[in-house]
Amino acid sequence: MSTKTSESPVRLAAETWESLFRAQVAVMRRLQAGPAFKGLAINEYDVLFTLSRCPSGWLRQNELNDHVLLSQSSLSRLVERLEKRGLVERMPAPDDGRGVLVRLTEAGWELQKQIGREHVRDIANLVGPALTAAEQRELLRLTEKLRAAVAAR
Amino acid sequence: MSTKTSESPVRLAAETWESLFRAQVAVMRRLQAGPAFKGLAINEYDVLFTLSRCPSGWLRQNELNDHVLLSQSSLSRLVERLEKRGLVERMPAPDDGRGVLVRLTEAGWELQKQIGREHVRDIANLVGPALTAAEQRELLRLTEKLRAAVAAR
DNA sequence: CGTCGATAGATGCAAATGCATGTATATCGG
DNA sequence: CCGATATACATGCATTTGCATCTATCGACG
Repeated sequence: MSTKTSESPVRLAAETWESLFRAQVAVMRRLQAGPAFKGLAINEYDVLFTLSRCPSGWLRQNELNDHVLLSQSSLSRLVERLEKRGLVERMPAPDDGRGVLVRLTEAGWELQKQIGREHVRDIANLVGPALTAAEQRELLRLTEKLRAAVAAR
Repeated sequence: MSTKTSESPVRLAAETWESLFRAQVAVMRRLQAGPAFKGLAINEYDVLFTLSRCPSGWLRQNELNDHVLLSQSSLSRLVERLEKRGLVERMPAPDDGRGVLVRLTEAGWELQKQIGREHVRDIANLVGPALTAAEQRELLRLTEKLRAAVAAR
């Protein structure tokens, strides 16, 4: 908790990451426990969510892979499972014979919206009381900056 | 990126969490790819790290579970694996017949220190260039506050 | 064009994970 | 002290994951 003034840059970076990671674990633990994830794993919801945010609807499977913390093969099978459950559909990429495009089905949209609502409510109940609005905005800014810098190179 | 001024509290909280989560995924993806985690999964290192931070050396298995994003049964088997590899040792809790205490062996200490060094270097290379020292301190403060608030209730 | 290295995705297989449950101990109310 | 309920950890089993590898296509270059 104490903010030491004479910390080495390396140590500061490590402690910052450590703290970010622990916060993520703590929040995620609560979210997973909630009723929103009864029949859908967190990674599965994450895929539905990412697809729901995609403007064109279709998304390449390898681009999906950048958003989710899963190996390529695991994502391949996860999408396969979602397809079997009728939540997404796949089609060969028109401009690249190796690629596959994925998008939500109507059922997938419905489920994402339904779970999303509960999920957002749970998040608000966890994060809302923990930080002021100004602090949340600052946290949003800093994590976005970090993500952009890390993804860039 | 744009900081909308007229956001609902619920939406702000959701976007903050979303951003925090994505940043964590982006950083973790890079860290996992590094050579530091060749023979040790991230969760396994996490356990070694947590044990290395424990003042008394011994830590109850259920307390370990609070730090790691794993089910109780998975942690039980993870510790079992680490024990088989000679990195930790277990003993029955003296004050609670149900409990188990865990601590690092000498080999576990060595491995944690070795991997920890590489790990810290990787983190510094990722986070250091992304945020100023002041920003890192602020991010550290906010995530610590968030973690404490979430863990509290 | 034909070859070669790189990339996208799928698949076999062993390992890791979670859920449900089992066993043992602790704690609480009479 | 006794029974009921809760907690800590382990285990059986089905599912999920990752690594290594395979197939097919892409892109570059002679």
